[in-house]
Amino acid sequence: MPAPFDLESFLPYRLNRAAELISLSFSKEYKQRFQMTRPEWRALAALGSVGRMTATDIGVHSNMHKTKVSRAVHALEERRWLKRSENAADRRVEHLELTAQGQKAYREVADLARTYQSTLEKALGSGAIERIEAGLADVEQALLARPRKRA
Amino acid sequence: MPAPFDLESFLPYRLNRAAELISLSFSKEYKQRFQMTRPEWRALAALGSVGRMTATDIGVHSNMHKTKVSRAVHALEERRWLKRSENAADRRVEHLELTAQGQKAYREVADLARTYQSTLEKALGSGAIERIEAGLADVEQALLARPRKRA
DNA sequence: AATCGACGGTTACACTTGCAACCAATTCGA
DNA sequence: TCGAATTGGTTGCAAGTGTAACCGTCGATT
Repeated sequence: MPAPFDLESFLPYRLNRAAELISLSFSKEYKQRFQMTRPEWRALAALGSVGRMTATDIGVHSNMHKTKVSRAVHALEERRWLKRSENAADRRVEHLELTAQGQKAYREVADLARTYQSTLEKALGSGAIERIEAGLADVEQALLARPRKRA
Repeated sequence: MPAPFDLESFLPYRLNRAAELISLSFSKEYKQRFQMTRPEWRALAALGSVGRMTATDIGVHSNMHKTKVSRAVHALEERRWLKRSENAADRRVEHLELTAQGQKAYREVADLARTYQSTLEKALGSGAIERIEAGLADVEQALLARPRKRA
């Protein structure tokens, strides 16, 4: 007899449901205020917190598909929130970094994020978020270390 | 000076990244094997594990938008994996349940899921998944209890 | 019983997304 | 050293998605 299958305790399902919920909840905080899509916010956040990066770097860092990154970067560029600079050594890549306006926007959204998380932390109790994130790190590491379908 | 903002420890970001990663990884297991989309798999899983439900039930259970459910159900129906039955007492609702073929498919995919999760569990150590899921449950509860802007 | 609002479910439309094909620049290999 | 394979990045297209508007049914109020 096969072991019972309980969807409620199937990790991909649970992770997705929680991620969707929290993501939607937080996106409301910036969507109407900055007219920013989720990929845009992610790219902005990556650039703001890491500094100068290439498009590929952003994709790896935030696990976004490269076309998504490409479009988000394009949108941020049109807003004059980031500028590209050529790399003389390898002219395929373009280094990206935030303009002054972009950094200002980043600070504002980062502020929103800090507030959001600290409210959540208050509701969950201290250390709860760290524990979850430690667990997530383990999951990611396991998945990346043992890719089920190479490359 | 504002507190520093570290994207790496921002929960919505981390949750999304992990969810995307695991979801993609698992979907590879069934997508090409069953030509099934994610909403279809979710609806199938809900019906298979809970039993007879209405479309609305499925949406609540798996946190899917009703149009997504509608389309997934339609697709499953065309495959003859589920059948609808009228409710004489209320002709708006339609009870949905899996056909024999649908149950067979469900068993196969559930099997895949079990295997997937047990492999993961082995890599993570016993209890790790339960701990993460307990944390996720807390997060969901906090978000649903204190909706920042939600009907 | 006629009306109004709510509800289950579907659909039209516009927007977003991923895949694959592509371009240009670089590296590899015989 | 020249061509093939690889890489960073963009784009055309088809498929997926959410919003809003809709249809038919139900329940309550009158």
